[in-house]
Amino acid sequence: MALSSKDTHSVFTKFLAEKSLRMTSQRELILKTFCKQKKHVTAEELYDILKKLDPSIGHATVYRTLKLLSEAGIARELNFGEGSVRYEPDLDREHHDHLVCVKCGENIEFLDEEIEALQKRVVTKYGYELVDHSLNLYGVCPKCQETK
Amino acid sequence: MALSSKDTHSVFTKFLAEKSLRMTSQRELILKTFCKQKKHVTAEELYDILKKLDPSIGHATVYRTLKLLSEAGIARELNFGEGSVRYEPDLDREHHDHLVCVKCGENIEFLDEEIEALQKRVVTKYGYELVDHSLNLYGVCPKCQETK
DNA sequence: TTGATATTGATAATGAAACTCATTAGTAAT
DNA sequence: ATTACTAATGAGTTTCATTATCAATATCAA
Repeated sequence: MALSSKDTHSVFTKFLAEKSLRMTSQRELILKTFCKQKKHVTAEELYDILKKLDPSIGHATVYRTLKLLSEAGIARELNFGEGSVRYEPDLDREHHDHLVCVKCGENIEFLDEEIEALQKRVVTKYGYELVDHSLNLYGVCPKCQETK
Repeated sequence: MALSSKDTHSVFTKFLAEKSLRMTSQRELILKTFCKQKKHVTAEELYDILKKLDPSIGHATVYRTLKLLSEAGIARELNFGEGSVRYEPDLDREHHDHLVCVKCGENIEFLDEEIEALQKRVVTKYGYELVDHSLNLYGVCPKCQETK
C-alpha cells in the first residue's frame, strides 16, 4: 500500500538523525515537492519547480537532497542514457522496470515476477550478492509507430 | 564464432561507403585499437591509449569514431551510471547483459535466453516495437564479500 | 545563550560530450 | 597530375550536468 507523505517525512527524518544530519525547511520542501511529481524528474526539472515555490532555493541543495533521498531509499535514480539522471519516488511503491519509447519518451512501468526471479538466479550462479538492478527496454510505442 | 579484425574492417568500410563517408588512417587505427581492448573502455580511456600510438590524434575524432562504430553495429554503448559511456566490441559476439560488482567494478557478461524471451513478451504486451534493451545487475562479487 | 557543527546558496570547477572552423586529405573526373 | 568537391581532422571552444568550495547562516544540545 502506498505510504502517506507523513511516512516519507518520518523516514527521511530518521535517516538524517542516524547520520547526525538535520531536517531543514529546504529538505522538507524538496521532499514534499518531489513526492508530488507524477513523472520522473531530473534534478534540473525539480529545481525549476522548486524555484517557483521558494525563489531563494539553491541549485546545489536540490542535487544534494536528491542524493540524500536516494540513500534514504525514498528516491530512486533512473538512467535512460539521456545525459542526466532522473529520479522517481521509491518508498511508496513496489519495484518496477521501465519500457521507454525512444521517439516520444513515453514511459511504461512494468513488473515481471518471472524476470525478477531469473535475475536472482543469474546473480546466485556467479556467487554475487545482489544489490540493485536496472532493466530498461527501449522501443517504439504504438502511437509513434503510426507516425512515420 | 568470433570474426577477425579483417571482418570488422570491411564491415566498417562498407558502412562508411553506404553513407558516403571515408575510411581514413585515424579511423583504421581507432577501430583496430578499440577491438584489441579486453575491457569496456570509455572514450577518454581509449583516447589516452591512442594518444600513445599517434600523439597527433584528436579528442573529437575518438568520440566521433566511437559513435560511428556504434551506428555500424561494431561497438555497443554501455551505461553503468558512472557518468560516462563505455564501449564494447559488438560485432564478433552475441548479445549479452552485465553483472557488475559495485565495489571493484569486476564485470561478468551473461546471457539468459529465458530473460530475453520474457522481455520480448513484455514489449509485445504493450504494443511496442523493441529497439534495444539494457539489463544491468549490480552486486558484490565473491572476492569483495570476503573483504569487509 | 552559546558553542559546535551542519546547511545553505552563490559561484567556481570539473568532466563528458558536442560543436566550430580553418586546414588537410580523399576522390572522381578531367 | 590537376582540379574541384567534399569529408575528415584536431585544436579549441562551448554546453550541460554535476560536484566542490566557502563564507554566511541555521540548528541543536547543553
